Amino acid sequence: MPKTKISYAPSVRRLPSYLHIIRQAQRAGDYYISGTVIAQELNLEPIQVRKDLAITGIIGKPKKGYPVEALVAAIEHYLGWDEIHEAVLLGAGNLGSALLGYQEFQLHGLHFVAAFDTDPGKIGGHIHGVPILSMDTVEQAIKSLKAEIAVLTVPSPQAQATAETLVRAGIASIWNFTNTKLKVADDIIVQREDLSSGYALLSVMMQKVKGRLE
Amino acid sequence: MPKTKISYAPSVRRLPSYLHIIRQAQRAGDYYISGTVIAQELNLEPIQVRKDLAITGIIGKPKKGYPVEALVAAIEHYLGWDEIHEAVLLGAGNLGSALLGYQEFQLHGLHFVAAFDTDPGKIGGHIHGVPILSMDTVEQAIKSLKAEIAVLTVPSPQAQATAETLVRAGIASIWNFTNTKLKVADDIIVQREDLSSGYALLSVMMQKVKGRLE
DNA sequence: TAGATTGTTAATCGATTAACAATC
DNA sequence: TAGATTGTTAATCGATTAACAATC
Repeated sequence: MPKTKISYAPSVRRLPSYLHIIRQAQRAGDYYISGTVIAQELNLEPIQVRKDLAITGIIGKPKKGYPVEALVAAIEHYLGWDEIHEAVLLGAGNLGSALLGYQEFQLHGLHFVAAFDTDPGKIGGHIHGVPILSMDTVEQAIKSLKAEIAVLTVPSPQAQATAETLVRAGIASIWNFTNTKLKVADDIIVQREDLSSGYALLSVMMQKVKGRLE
Repeated sequence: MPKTKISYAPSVRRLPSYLHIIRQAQRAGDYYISGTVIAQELNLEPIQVRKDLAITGIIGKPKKGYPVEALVAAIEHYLGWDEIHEAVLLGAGNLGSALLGYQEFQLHGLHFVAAFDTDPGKIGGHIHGVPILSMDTVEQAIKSLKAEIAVLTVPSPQAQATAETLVRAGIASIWNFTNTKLKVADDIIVQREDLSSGYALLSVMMQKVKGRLE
């Protein structure tokens, strides 16, 4: 089981933005949208948009563009966003709560069936409609809920131990929002989200403008 | 004023992870850390770590590695994280509150001087020690606070209008957490954080494992 | 000393961009 | 029809990886 490497990762990362724009066109009643328009909207090169859209298999019509309906369906299918994915969330703090309530994820098939926390004040209640269970019951609960994805928003020191519990419970994919590099078996899919890396980019841009950096 | 393009962007994105590891070594009392060790810790190739660290200007010692103290300082300086950056946050909802309380940012020189919201129940209070002001006072407040960075966590429909206010108020950099592509002048630095793009990557990895995709 | 690790130079790989014929 | 936009093939660009001499 080699670590899953994605081809066209940069293209895949751009697909959600395309989807967003194309859905807007759909709501506006358009039947076709051109790569040129999408590019303009996102400050990208038209050729890049065309190349990216090619991976979905949809073919456009010269002069008109891509069929909106089919394109939305194709992107969603390519990403697997046309199916429901059961998920649990670990650590219902501020970030965790924000993710539980993030409307867009529901649109993308991500369905939270439960969240876990250690705070007795939260356990037994709901956040954004999702029941909060005790962290002690994680392993059993995940097994019976048959959740596929775990969103990890616990404090960093607990990240590794929690991940190990998740793996024992049969979780296949972990979306890791902690700044801990998880050490798990090769066949577990892990996507790490690092807020600091975006801030690093912003910081360097600021340095450049200030002339402190070339 | 051309849009700021970063050279070595992928390397810059990795620097915060390096910094995290190196700081751990520092706390453990180590004077040197090798690229090999950092690579191991992060599942990267040693050569990649060496190349990345080269941009900070620090030179290592064969056999020992890089001087921890100097390396931490060099990375922080390169990123401008050795200076305080005054920031405001727009939209103190769940995500906004999470960012206000994100400890690590303080370590990186990001200092929230105020947050703005439309909720009368929040205005006048504090979240994670940061005063919440009325959204109506944004322009004046930012001018007098002399904030440099704005973190944008308002609902998407308000994103563009809010950004325009921020620009009028003299904000130089916007860290945009909405899924709206902001249309602002070229000399405004914008870093967009798109949660969906990470989820797209996770989704495609899952598809691959399921054999639904090659 | 022997060997781990560095920095440099070159090779490979993959992503972006360019050019352009095809076509609705 | 004329021209905007597509898909394809080739060129460029930049990032990653390999090879290896230098060295502590």
